Amino acid sequence: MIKKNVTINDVAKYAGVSRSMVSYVLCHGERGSSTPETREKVYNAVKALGYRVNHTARSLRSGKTRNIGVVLPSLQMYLYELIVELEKSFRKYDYTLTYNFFERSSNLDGFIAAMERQFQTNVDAVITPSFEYTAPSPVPIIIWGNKVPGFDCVFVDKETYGHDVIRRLLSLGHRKIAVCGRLTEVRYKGMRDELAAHGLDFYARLSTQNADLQQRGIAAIREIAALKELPDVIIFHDDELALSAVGAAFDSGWKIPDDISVVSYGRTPLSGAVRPTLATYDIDWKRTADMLASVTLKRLENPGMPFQQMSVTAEFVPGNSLKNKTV
Amino acid sequence: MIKKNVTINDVAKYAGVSRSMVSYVLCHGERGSSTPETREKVYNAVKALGYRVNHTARSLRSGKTRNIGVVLPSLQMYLYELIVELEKSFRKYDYTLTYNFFERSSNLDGFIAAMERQFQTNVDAVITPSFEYTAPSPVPIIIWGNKVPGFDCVFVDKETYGHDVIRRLLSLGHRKIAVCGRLTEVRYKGMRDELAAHGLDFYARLSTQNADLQQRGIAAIREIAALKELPDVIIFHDDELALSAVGAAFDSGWKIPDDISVVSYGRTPLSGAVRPTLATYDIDWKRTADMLASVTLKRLENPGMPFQQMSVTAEFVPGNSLKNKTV
DNA sequence: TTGTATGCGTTATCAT
DNA sequence: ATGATAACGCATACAA
Repeated sequence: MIKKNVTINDVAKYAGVSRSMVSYVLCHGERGSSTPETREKVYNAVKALGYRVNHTARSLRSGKTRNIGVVLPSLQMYLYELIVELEKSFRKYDYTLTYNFFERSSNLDGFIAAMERQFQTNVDAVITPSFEYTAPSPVPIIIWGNKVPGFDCVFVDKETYGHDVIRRLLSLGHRKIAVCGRLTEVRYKGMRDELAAHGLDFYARLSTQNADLQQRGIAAIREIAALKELPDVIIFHDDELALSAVGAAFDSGWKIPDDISVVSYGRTPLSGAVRPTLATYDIDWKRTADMLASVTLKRLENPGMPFQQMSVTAEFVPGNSLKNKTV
Repeated sequence: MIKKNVTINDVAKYAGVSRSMVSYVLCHGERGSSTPETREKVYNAVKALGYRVNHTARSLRSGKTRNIGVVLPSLQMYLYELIVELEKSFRKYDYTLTYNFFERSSNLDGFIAAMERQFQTNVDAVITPSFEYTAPSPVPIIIWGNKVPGFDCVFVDKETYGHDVIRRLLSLGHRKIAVCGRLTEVRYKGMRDELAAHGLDFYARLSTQNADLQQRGIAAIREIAALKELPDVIIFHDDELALSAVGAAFDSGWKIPDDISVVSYGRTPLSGAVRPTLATYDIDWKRTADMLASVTLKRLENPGMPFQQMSVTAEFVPGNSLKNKTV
């Protein structure tokens, strides 16, 4: 580890030109009105001295940090894919990301605190799935995962997903349909509407809030077992929950999908690895990340732009956990 | 979204004191020699105006950004736990983290590029599992996951783990022990040494490099199937690989653990959710993150300090995938 | 106890 | 085409 602090002054001295000339060459390159010789001198000096622009000084001068804050709930492993893809997408534009996590279980305070932490580090914008930040924000807020008026949003159209999953289950001959998840979400409205259109309703609603994954699965299966009659199928909120419930079901001696079918949401790499493979819906993280990067940059470039609402569709992923009851 | 740009000057004006007085009060608070009245005035002004210290300006002035870079391989889901815990640990000290990912499959270039990206954004230090950055670094590099002379390191003592897992398998009556993973790692040396101490060697070595998880599992099982005789047990490099292999084994009609046992490394929340539950080793991420934060801050505070080598032990997690053959 | 002056490294503006 | 200068917001040394 070697410490150096090469500044633009050092480069100027080495190259025998003025400080501002170095900056000019570095910022405008070929397109500027500098002599090729001057440029050559500057480039040589930069290389010889190992000069790197001081990002902090540039940020102070320009008022832009090229740093985007991301605020996410902790505890949800599938977000790893989002994190990786976001970095790839923003990297293309020379933006950097900083993360702050909050506990879903804690009340709003955790989320607010996470936002506040972002604002304290001069980010140019903040991306978050939660939109309950009512205080005035010094920077644009981009919403991921929800559709919120008055914000730029990138989200899976969950209401459409809700309709789609119900139609699919009905077409496979399922009638007694149970759900297990955070039932206030709009996806469950989509499901209920679709069911209603067929003169049906949920066979059972399980809302399981336990923080521990195993416990959530066990609690879900216990609730199901308490019903007079088993449902045909359970729709789980996400793959992690589904997998833990499938494990618990196995322990109860139920066979999946023979005794009961399972369908989930938010494919993870493991969904196809376990047995039975999990029928679920895939979120295109790469596309999501690309959209987030694109809308964020547009917003920064043009703050007055009308709010953008961009939706992604979740694609069904077949799996052995879902039985076709019509055959 | 409301835009404001309250600076220390505004606060000074509002409070009726000088700019430097505001700075002094904010930095030294009670401990400084300012009048309680002055402090009161400053605090009121701060609150009234909604002033936030400009992090960029402070960084420029102090030469410290309070931002730590983290460089990780992408594609590995279990890292989510590390990311969340790191944020929690560093948050306590008012440090922020920025991530850059590189592809394991790509050659060294990807890693170097990721490091370079970090250096371009004025981080105070970089944490990375890879240590092959030979160019001089402008900031301290902290190694996570490996023991490397000449660096501060926080790592699971994998050689000890290697000994431990072999001893455990032997005590359970396993003799034909196969391994599947990146066989150059030191953990496999530990295993081999322990085997050698009992006059044994690996029954088979499977090194499977496929990027796709499912394919890796399938390839592993195919290799196993090609052996004359099944091993007693396979030691997998990590839980993701193990789970995909278990799925593939199931498809081949093998029963786990009756036909073959499985033990893995790096517990994920799902390891206990699947059936059979996976016998594996747990890495204490919270402790790892705490250690990384602590050693990083110490290094920044005291650059001349001798290099710290801090190890964590991986704890065995029982699971039904591992059979006791002695009963 | 408080205020003044200076500089951190950069870049945009304005002269030359 | 190039160089001098100012300013971004803050924190420190020093003076009062």
